[in-house]
Amino acid sequence: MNTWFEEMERRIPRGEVRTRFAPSPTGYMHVGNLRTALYTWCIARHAGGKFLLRIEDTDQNRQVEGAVEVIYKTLRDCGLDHDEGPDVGGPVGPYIQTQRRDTYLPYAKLLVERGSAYYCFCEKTESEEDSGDFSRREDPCRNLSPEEVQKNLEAGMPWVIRQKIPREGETTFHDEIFGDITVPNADLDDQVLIKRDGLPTYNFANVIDDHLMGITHVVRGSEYLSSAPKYDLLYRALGWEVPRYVHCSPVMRDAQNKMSKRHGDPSYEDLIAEGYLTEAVVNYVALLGWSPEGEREMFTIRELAEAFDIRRISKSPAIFDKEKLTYFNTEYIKAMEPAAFAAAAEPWIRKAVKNPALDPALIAAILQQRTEKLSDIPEKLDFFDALPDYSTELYVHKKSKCDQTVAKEMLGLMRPRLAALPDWTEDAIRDCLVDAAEELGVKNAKVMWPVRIAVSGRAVTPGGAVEICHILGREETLRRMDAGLAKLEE
RNA sequence: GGCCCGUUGGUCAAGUGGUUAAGACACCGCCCUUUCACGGCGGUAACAUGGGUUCGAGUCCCGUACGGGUCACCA
Repeated sequence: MNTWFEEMERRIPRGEVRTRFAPSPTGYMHVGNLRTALYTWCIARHAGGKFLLRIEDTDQNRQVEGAVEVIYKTLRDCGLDHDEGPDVGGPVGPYIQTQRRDTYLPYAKLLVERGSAYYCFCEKTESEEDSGDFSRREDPCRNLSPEEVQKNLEAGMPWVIRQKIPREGETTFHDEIFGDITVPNADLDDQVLIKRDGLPTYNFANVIDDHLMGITHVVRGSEYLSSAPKYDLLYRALGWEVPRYVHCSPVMRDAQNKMSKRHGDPSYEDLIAEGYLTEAVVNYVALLGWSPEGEREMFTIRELAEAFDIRRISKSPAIFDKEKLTYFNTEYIKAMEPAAFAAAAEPWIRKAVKNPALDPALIAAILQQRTEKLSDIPEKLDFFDALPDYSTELYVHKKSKCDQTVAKEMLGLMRPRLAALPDWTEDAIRDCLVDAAEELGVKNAKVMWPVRIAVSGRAVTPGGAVEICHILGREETLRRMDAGLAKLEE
């Protein structure tokens, strides 16, 4: 009889797992969002289903330009590819809610006809609504006769459509993580479905779109848990199957507060700018609130999808621990192909090392096994361009049995040997110094320590004496050793 | 405040009535070593609390405390 509704139903894909990430375009992706997107993607991929992207932009007052691009970019970078969305299309589009504005009202009207919603002509009185114990059940519009409604409508009175929650009884819904939850209907308010501007509220658009897009698993933050019974009532009133709910507890900055931009907590982009690797962030975030079977912690995104199991999502909030993220990052850096690391590290190396004669690939090689995050790189390299001023106290090292006197002797002995090397390769330099130590009957450290100090002027360096000499080149190495000797003469 | 949810070491967490209560990060110690790092080995450290149920409770039930969420014409 009503072909429009029937046509909408016909378009819905069935028989496959379909999930969606449905962010509102706020301009950045915080860690909790990223995790939700990841879990949502994993559920779809694990089941061989579809993952869609839908933009929830029904709040006209909060449009942020460029926000959608941030979402696309983040999802793309993280490997969370979507099968349907605003940019790639799909059978149940459009995928931006403001472009679907005409699809919501018919359903709201249907609910009005069925007695599950009503037109409300009350003036917006926020003070009233803010005052604690207002009761939607007392809304005079709840029981307006169809004739009165019609009259108001014709008189051009502004209106909204509210959900008509039963006064009596209780509603039970099921969540995959929290189980069955029952609430008295009296505790539920007659939430607005269609706003005065004609656009749907999140709460309504979500239900309509999830159904119309064939979403089987609704994954979202646990802040929606208390609205879930109202969604159930809506699905039932519309005669629709209720999807599976997966409400995830938040990612916290500490025991009291969620991660938030206001508190200065890092977004995904901030973390990348700080020198964290995407793979490390994704891997770490996956484990915040979900745990795999077994003890493995390192997962590629594909492996996460394969291992993912909704039943292993945690109920309680998880605190974001940067230290552990850093650990993951360190592991990922160590596991990178050297060439890939060199490419990723080069911009950071160049922040500290401007001298074109110094090969960033060689520097990258000594950094890879000792870098926690890329942003740590520049400060480790501050001695390459210019030898810093340093105290001869640095030559004192008990374990290497070294002090200023020893240093002076060693530098004096090594300088001509290094100067005489036919080839300036790492192996040649190492052999030269190690052989010298053997000839002198001293431990390697006694030779290496003063050389490293002389060429770097630093107590702590990435790489040892050999690598640093090699990178600096013979001329600069000898110059710095001479400078060290001169310093020790004083 | 009402309603809903949660609570295992500092952090992430395994655990689904019987375990010496895993593992990881961090921390500490030792070893190795060409400094630092890396690596290896080891260690400190937890079931919020009070009642039940049970032969037996981290696991089940009730209360308490603490924490979170929600109560918008925001999502």
